[in-house]
Amino acid sequence: MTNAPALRTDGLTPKGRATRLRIVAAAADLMFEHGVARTSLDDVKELAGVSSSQLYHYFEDKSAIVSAVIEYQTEEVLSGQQPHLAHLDSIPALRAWRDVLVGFRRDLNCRGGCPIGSLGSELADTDRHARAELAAGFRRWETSIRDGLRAMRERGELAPGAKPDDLAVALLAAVQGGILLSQIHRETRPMEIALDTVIDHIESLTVRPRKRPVRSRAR
Amino acid sequence: MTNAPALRTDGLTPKGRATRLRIVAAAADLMFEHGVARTSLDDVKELAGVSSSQLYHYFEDKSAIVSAVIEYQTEEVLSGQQPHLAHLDSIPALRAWRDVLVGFRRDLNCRGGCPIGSLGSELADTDRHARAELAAGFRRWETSIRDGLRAMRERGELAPGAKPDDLAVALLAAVQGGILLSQIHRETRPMEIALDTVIDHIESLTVRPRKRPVRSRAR
DNA sequence: AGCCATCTGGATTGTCCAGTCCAATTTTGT
DNA sequence: ACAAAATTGGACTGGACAATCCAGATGGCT
Repeated sequence: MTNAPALRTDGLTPKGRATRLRIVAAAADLMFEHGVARTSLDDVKELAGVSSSQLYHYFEDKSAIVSAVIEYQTEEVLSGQQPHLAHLDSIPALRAWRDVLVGFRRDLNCRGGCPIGSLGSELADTDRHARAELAAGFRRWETSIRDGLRAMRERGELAPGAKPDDLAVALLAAVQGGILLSQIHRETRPMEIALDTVIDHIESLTVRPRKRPVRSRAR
Repeated sequence: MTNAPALRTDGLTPKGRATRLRIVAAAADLMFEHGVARTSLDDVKELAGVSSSQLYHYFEDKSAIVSAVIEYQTEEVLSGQQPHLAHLDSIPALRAWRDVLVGFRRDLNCRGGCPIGSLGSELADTDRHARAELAAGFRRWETSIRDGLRAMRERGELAPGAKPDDLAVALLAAVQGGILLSQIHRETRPMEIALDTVIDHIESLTVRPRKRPVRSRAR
């Protein structure tokens, strides 16, 4: 009865851990491609190469698998954007990050949404637990972006009136909205435009190099 | 065998038309709330107060109902934003439109996504026909926004370098991304920020007789 | 080796659900 | 009024699906 939440691999043997991971990865793939509701556990079993008893040995029920998938995809998304995400503290860095995200879309031929965004769209209103986990994931994402912008602000590269926290939210919204439009139109353009527009805006809040007030405060 | 696509009411008697509309409206409500995959036709039958034979008299199968729902929701979304949507040709008009959209979110307590955006997220990769219809709907939405911005541009209120078409896409992406974040966090703030940021950007591209662009008003 | 927890296989159950069918009722056109 | 067409009621079917159960295999540990 080892039903720890999500990716916890508490008292599992290496083999058990591998099986569990195979289940989660298979479920994540299928749910990414077809959505949660359209992913049957039979499909998961087949792709993961396991039988019913394994599924229910490692997970309480389908919603526990969904929970694990959310955690898995959150890590996947955040780690996939490294090292860019940890240093979004300049316009060039933001543009490079943009290129990475657009590249992901292109590689997928604009199919599928955001691995966690589409889960949010599907689950936010039907599964309170899932919603909370996704909200936490998005907070982490937002925080990374925000920290970069705050660093710019503290270095005096952003105008005093600029609000790094709000700009971070706007960037994240541009990512999500851009992905959705790209998914529906099957073109990367909308996503490029959405991101470029917000980054352009941030650039317009940038103070010119010659006027940089150098402060040598710690942190 | 009167299975015209979507809202067509070809050779139907008034009673038949009413029944058909009741089905579509019920399906739209349920699919908005629970998603397409989680909406059973039994639920639709119950809410619409009809029996199996009616469903299959007016619609070929579930996907035909989905198709009708897409058309229905597209009209619902676009008409719900009138008259604002037809005249987004000034900063105050954009801000008023923003307030309307945020108001919708607030009225729904941040539950549910965009009536057509969430359909897109769920169906874009699984139903080619649905994807095409949704893409067309979004094009109409985008076109309305774009026309307003183009009018500003032609009146010389936007800087020569500003691209109204791109700004329209960015606004739409902000709406969609903002709604998603608001849905996940159950707060209207993300949506407000996303829209305000893009509108601020447009305002910064505004040419005024004398004044420099001013920062956004209080939220 | 040999014990015990961990892990695995697969048949099974009960429910839900899309779609079918046919007969009954109402509406329309003349 | 009366036939034809449109509309409606509800039982039924076959399949898919989440979840259960128990027997059997594996592997770590002393």
